[in-house]
Amino acid sequence: MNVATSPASPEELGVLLKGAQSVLHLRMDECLRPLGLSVSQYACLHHLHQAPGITASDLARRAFVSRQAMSVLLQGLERQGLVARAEEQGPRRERAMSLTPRAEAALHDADRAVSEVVGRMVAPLPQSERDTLARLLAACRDALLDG
Amino acid sequence: MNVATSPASPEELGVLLKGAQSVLHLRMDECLRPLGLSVSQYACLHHLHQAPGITASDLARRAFVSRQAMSVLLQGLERQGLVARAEEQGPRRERAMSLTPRAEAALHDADRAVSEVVGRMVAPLPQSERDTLARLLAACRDALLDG
DNA sequence: ACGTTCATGTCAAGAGTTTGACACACAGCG
DNA sequence: CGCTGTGTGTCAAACTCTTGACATGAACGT
Repeated sequence: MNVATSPASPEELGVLLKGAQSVLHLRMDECLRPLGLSVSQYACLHHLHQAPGITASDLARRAFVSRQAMSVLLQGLERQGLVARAEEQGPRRERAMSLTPRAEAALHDADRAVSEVVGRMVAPLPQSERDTLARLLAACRDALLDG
Repeated sequence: MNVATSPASPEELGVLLKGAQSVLHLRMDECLRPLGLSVSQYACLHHLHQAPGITASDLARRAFVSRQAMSVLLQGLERQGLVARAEEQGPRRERAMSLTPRAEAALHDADRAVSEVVGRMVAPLPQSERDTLARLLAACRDALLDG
């Protein structure tokens, strides 16, 4: 069965994408849980680090979750003393979120752990193909972003 | 900040993977909902079509969800008359699942809709790069599967 | 033959997420 | 100025998925 696997059929591409993302999510959870972080929490801190002072709604959009889910996520991180919300609210009732110094340190450790996992994932691939993979994924994402 | 974006940093690759998969999931949901199917239900039917007579547990592994989640998913599909479970149980208390003719027809329509979405996703990419993407994703998945 | 081990299927409880709804705040336009 | 539209933040309910646990059935080793 499966006489011709070479030509990637459209549906299989989606299955491959979900498969790779699911396994990565699994392995990330395994290495982040000992650090006291869930994958969602790590993603939240990561996006907040690379775009400081962002709002909760914008953060939710970048993480592809609803505002409500990001809100409860941020409440948990705030209880842990990892994020802080500005007291005064900005132009559109928005309140800027920021990472605490403790979060920067925790994120540093988490980034190392995640890098190790991703490094294991792309271990069999040469650097040129890793760059190709990143370029192709970005192209796929952007092709469906405004639709 | 971010002086050199060309070399894909490990964490960004994970973000790209999740981003592409999330947007694809979103667009698939938009085109499958009118057909009365959720993305999870479609994935279940898809895996069941390409491996008929499979068990619920194996189906759960292929879809990267727990047995329990797949169980409730199958109960819903059974209520809709899309899947049927064998009455007699096999070697290890297992009961083979199968698609009904009505499901085959529904899956045909769903596959067309999904193919259209995936086609839109890979539209800017030549065929050679689509094959490359499939190969790289499979390599990443397999590299983390047994860890 | 017997006990151990493993895998399936299922129940119950918990966590995480989505959907729908509302109040509030600013921008744009009559 | 007032009205509409858009965006943010938040509450509540519904849904989905996960985790933990248990009973059943078959394979394996002794």
